[in-house]
Amino acid sequence: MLDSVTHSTFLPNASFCDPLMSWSDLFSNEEYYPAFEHQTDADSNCLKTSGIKSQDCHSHSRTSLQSSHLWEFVRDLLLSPEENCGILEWEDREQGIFRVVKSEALAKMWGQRKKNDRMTYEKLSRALRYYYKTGILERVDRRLVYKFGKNAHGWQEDKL
DNA sequence: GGCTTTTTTCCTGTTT
DNA sequence: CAAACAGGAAAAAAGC
Repeated sequence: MLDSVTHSTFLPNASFCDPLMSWSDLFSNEEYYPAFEHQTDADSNCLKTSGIKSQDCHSHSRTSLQSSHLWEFVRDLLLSPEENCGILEWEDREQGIFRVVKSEALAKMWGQRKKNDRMTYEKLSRALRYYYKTGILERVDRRLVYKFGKNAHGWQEDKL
């Protein structure tokens, strides 16, 4: 099942990565799927459309986005180009600064992960702001830009 | 089960 | 103006 990544045809179609057009339409009827059977639904949709070759990615991304915490989810998304869809983007890889390129899409993906279709970036960002207190994230005074803090781990390029 | 931590929800105000 | 940012408060969910 993890080999769903192997249809490597290049397909630079970005329509599914459009924040407004993505999963809400495909999952408009909010059926609840059994725990992990459809776990890669979001990912494969992303894969089909963004179609980035599997070899590009670090081995890290293999356990695709099962992380229970929000910051880990964000981190893993950042680390796995094939499911990222350009939702997140490194601003400064060394310093762990990244930017949320498609806020709405990120919220949808997180909501999908938590089986919560009411998730919004507004609410997601509130959770991110709580991380400032715990040192998981640090403040960057640019809109949609965050930085991993001292208590975040597993994001550093050389420490993978 | 209770307690703690994390996330969600909601809100009101501010800033970009 | 719309979208982000800011946090307080409270409740729900998740972990232990």
